[in-house]
Amino acid sequence: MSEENIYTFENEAYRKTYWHTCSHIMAQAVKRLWPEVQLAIGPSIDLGWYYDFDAPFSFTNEHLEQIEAEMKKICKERLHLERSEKPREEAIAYMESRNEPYKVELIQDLPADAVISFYTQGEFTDLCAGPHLDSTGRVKHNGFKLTKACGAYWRGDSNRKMLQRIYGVAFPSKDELDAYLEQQAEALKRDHNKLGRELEYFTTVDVIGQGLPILLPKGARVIQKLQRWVEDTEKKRGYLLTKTPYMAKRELYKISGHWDHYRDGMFIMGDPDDETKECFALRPMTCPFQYQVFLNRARSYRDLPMRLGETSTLFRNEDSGEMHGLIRVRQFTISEGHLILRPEQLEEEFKGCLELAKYLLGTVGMLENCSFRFSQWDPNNTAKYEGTPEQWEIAQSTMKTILDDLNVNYTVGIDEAAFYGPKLDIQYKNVFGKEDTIVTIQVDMLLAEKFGMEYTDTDGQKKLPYIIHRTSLGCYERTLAYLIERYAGALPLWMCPEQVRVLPITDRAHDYAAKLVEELRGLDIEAEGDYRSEKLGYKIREAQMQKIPYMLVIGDRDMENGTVSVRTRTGADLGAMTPAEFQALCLKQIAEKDRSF
RNA sequence: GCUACUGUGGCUCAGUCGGUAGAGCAGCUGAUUCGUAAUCAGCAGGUCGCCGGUUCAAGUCCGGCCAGUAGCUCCA
Repeated sequence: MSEENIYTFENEAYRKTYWHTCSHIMAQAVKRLWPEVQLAIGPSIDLGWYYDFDAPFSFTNEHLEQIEAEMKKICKERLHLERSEKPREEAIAYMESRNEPYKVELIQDLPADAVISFYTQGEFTDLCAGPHLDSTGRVKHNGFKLTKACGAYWRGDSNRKMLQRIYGVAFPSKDELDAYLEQQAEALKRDHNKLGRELEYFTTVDVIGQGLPILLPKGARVIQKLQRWVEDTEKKRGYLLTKTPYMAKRELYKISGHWDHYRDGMFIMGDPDDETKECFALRPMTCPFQYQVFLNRARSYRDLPMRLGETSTLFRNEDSGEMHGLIRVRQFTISEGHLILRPEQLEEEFKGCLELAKYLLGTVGMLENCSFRFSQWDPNNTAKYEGTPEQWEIAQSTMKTILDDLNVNYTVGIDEAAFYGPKLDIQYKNVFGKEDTIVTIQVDMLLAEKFGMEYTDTDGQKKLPYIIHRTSLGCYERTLAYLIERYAGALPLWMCPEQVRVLPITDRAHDYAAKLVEELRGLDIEAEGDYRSEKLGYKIREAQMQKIPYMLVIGDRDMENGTVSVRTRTGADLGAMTPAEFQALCLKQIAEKDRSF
């Protein structure tokens, strides 16, 4: 990077420094307004910053406005930021004297010989490693905005006190801030939780319960199309389809380890602690069910790799605060699968899983916004995991080799692994910027042994297979949610529940329109006719708002000429063409899974 | 589960210091047959999320529960 553009927002280090200084300005403003508020931490984040406070009252929007006003003053005061250092004990005493217990705790957790630095701006001093801008005057007083206040646990630990977090964003100019806020407002219009309900893809009902969405006919149809496509695609790649039960006795989950590691997450029927009676649980995953397919008879190396696929409905008793639209629910259906392998087949099969996921995500148009996370265990938190450190070391190093060989550009997520093995998680962000896993590919070297799954190898020896747990298009509800957001409700033609709407202008055109609808349906093109005695503009407006890809306007002219007048949901008028021409156009786009429609 | 906010007919919202609900769109009926984003008229539709409390009186105040939203924690 050249000398002259170091101090710009294009430079991530500068950007983060700028936001970090903003967090100090915000903390200073809060302390000026309410000296009794205690400070926790205030880092910069991917976009902006936050600061956590312990306040005896709740921050409201009015408070945020007050804080913003005070921050503007601090910017205009052009306070110099001065770095200083203190020895550990002195630093602790200093923060104790200022009644900042959270800061004291932070310092106490630092190594005894750590250099403890502080930054001072005017009357405000904060514990901070830096770096910072040299003056509060560098922050544009009209270029920032406090975006929200919410709760956040001290040190991210749900057993500790919940503090209040205030988030902010800042840009080098008001114009850029306004542009960002405008863009955010636009993004929220795509929110699947709003659009998906408006467009009647899904709904929820109080009496059914949280996290249990009703897929309305449109949503159900889209998911059906996706499922058929995924199942057919997997079939071509050598997957064997299974259908396994939605529930099992507690003993199954004891073998798999879910009873120990996942019991709170399951819906249990019966008294789980009464060993004298049967107790069932709805399945939170498919693994131990699908393993029974392998266990059905003695297996040899000739059976491997065995690729099992299932469109699998799962039930997870998520905490009440976790549910979100179609993205986080208590009952969902995933494109589940398990590959049972000889160890030497691991890399090839892992590659196949990744390629399949990339193909599917690419086809629906989501791949370009995905990121990859190599989810590993936490060696300092082994209680959460099955297996020995040696086993984890082997699984993770093998997986790392595979990922590197495949040139996967990933980040590492510590303590994100499954309890039985490391994962490659394909992540996707919703309109709020919140990231969730859409597809996961997991390496499991542990569970085969627990289930007594073995195969006879070429040398006649019984051996334990490796298992890959994977999804191909992930959870259909979640995928639908992301698709609605990705396309702002205007899904690609091939997956649309209604692809064509025929709009007769007058009653005279009804029969002709009905015939066109029949012909289209005969070609597996999903068409509906709008025969109401409304004006054309009214029918178009409605079809437009429902994001129907094609509208066929049918009037006297078309009947005379034997044509259809084609209009798209983008507002384009494709003019008149013969029904055959339109059908060919439509079929081509459907067959190609054309994403421009 | 935690913090904060929200909950009025299918949807979007109004409802003033507590005095027992109002609009637009959608729906239904009728008229209209009109070529590229809203034709006109009429009708119908709500135990104000649920339960309890305060009060002469509660959509308006208080409590509990349910549901929705953002974030935290957890997670596909």
